[in-house]
Amino acid sequence: MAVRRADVAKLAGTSPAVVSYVLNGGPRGVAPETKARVLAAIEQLGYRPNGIARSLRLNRTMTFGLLVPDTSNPFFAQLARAIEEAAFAENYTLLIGNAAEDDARQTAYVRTFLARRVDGLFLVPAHGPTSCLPELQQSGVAWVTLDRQTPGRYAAAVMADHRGGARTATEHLLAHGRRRIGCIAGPEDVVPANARVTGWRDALAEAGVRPSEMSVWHGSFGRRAGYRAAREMLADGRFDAVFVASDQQAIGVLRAMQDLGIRCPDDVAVASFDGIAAAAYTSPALTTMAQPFDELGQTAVRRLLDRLDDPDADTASSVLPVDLVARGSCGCPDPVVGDESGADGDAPAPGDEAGLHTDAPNPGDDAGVPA
Amino acid sequence: MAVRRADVAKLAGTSPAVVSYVLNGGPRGVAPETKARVLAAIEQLGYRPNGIARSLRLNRTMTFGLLVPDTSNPFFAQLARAIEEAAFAENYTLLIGNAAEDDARQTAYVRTFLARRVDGLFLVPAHGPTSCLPELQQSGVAWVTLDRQTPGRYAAAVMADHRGGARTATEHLLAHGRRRIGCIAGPEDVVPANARVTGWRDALAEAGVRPSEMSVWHGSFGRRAGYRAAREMLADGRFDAVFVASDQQAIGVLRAMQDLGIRCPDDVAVASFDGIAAAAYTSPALTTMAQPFDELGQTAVRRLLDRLDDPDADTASSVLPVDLVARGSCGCPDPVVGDESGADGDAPAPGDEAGLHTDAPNPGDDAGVPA
DNA sequence: TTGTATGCGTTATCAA
DNA sequence: TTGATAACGCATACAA
Repeated sequence: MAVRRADVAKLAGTSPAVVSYVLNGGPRGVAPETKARVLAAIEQLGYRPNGIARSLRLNRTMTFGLLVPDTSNPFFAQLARAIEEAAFAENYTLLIGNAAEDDARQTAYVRTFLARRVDGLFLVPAHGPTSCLPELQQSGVAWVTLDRQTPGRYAAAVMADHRGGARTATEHLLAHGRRRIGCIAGPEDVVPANARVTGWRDALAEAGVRPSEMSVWHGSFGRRAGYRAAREMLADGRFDAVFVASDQQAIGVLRAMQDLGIRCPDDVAVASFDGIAAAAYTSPALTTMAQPFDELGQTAVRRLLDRLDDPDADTASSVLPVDLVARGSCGCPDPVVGDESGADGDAPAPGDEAGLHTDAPNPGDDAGVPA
Repeated sequence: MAVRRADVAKLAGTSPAVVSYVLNGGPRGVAPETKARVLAAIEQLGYRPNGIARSLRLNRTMTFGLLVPDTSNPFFAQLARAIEEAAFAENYTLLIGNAAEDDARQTAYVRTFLARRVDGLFLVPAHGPTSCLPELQQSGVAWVTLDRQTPGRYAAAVMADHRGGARTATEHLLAHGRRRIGCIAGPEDVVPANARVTGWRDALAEAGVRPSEMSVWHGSFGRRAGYRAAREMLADGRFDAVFVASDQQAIGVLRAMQDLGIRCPDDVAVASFDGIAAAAYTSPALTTMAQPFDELGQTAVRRLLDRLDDPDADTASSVLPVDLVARGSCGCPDPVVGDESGADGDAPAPGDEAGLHTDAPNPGDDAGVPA
């Protein structure tokens, strides 16, 4: 435990500085002979450098903070994992915070992250107020916003193409001949939620359907909200399709349709958004706009590193394209799960059962859709 | 940025030590007058204490490491969240590591955690070898094992009653009059997986069914493995029920049954294990043994804190009971989702849509089951 | 090529 | 009640 660098030096018959040099490979050279002695001493004493002292000295912790509204939500969990993956590749470790959709708690986490001197911060803002923003900006840490954009231009934002994706999904439903397409959206005070509604409107308008005559239901992104929404919107047969703003909600929607005796896709077709792993396993499987989790993670890390190098790096948003994954819920043929991509078995990591997302030829546009 | 304690002291016309005393409320008193001046100076300069320096001095980081096989797996995500919750309540922050079911990576994370001087470590061992164990033990950090037990008696283990729960689930299927009950299990080299198989055997044996005549399928805990298992085991009608070792697998099983045209629960009843949130939203909803996530998290944190106070605290395992949540997949009435527990809306935190898990009167034993 | 000395920002001990 | 000062363990500029 209490073995310090000085102990190693003494045993190796040299000075602490030299121990540093061999450990860090610099900045100065060390005679191969001494180096060997030092390594032997390290081994013998089981010496482990104290990263805290190192951080203090270097003013760098090799740690990023990741603040998420709810880590147990599968979408955020997959996003967090992608970031962890990209950060790990750059030798950064993640301090994780669960805002639990609570502004006070979000602020509390920002404060501990700051106190712990994280080198940078990823923020997926909880909806509602985000009172930690001024504090963050003033602190001077590098940070990037994920999935949602924050008001102001303090930080870079990395997100999927919410609007374009929603439009594509809706267009796909239209291509299936559906016309009365409702929208089950996210919370009204969340930017990407509204962007998705806009995308849905875009598609309807272009197809000559009056969006104003279709209804939009706003609620949380969770399964339960989707369930309730479907029970309210779908019971009377007004709609022959519905665009759902998240896979989680769509899972609730499918369950509600089952309970109501409405068939999917025969009576009501469903298309949703996110591309979480679970979407491939519902019955029917969900047609969804898959977010590029890995790319989101990599982009976010890269942009944060850019800002570490140059605090004045630009804060433009990175908007990444989403992919239409056509499965059964929209009326496309529902692929048999899990036969195409390699052996089964243990966790086809990373990204879990990622191969499943491409189980239908991706039309990109609307090619191949039974009109 | 570079505002240090000394700056505050100077501005307040006092000494650095006094600044500490007012900040930490001790160990010595400070004259109210000076205190006011110090606080004003802190405010004015926007001073934020450096937690790294503090950690170095105190030899305490107020940080725990959490190492998980796969954070994007819903079960681990819910478990991680419970731990985060409990740790946050004790003012600890979590450094999170994703082993990605890879031993080398698990070891890499153990090392950074050690280097960063976490005060304690939660380990959910990946299956397969766990070569970091000696290193961990030798390091002297306090750590507890979660969900799975590690060989040896180095650390306390906190886990659910895998065997008893599996037994209860199987008994429930038996109480529904099923007799030909197969078992879809987890990986063969994972202790809890085998404990669940044993529980299933217990129940069959007691009911006079020869377990040896039923088959056990081993595979990963994921959806895909469940899907494959079901296609292999269920196609020929040998079974009228199946005990599935995880909800994730069961979700795959339901999908496979759909594809095979086998009705659940009519043809094959299903009961599974874990009680993840998603289990309430399948069709039919899954009857499952719900793990007490919150209690697991609290117990784990408490036991870790105990070991911080007293490194020689005992390392006995904490085995927590699991609850039978009867829903449609076993043949019980499938409850309508989400009407009972309060308003919907935004994230019924914490524990997400927790109210749903109790949507059927919990028999505890087998009471109320249509024999 | 190597040893010495200083500072990182904090807390705690010791005089005053 | 307060001000100075010595660690905590490391990295590096500087002297040797």
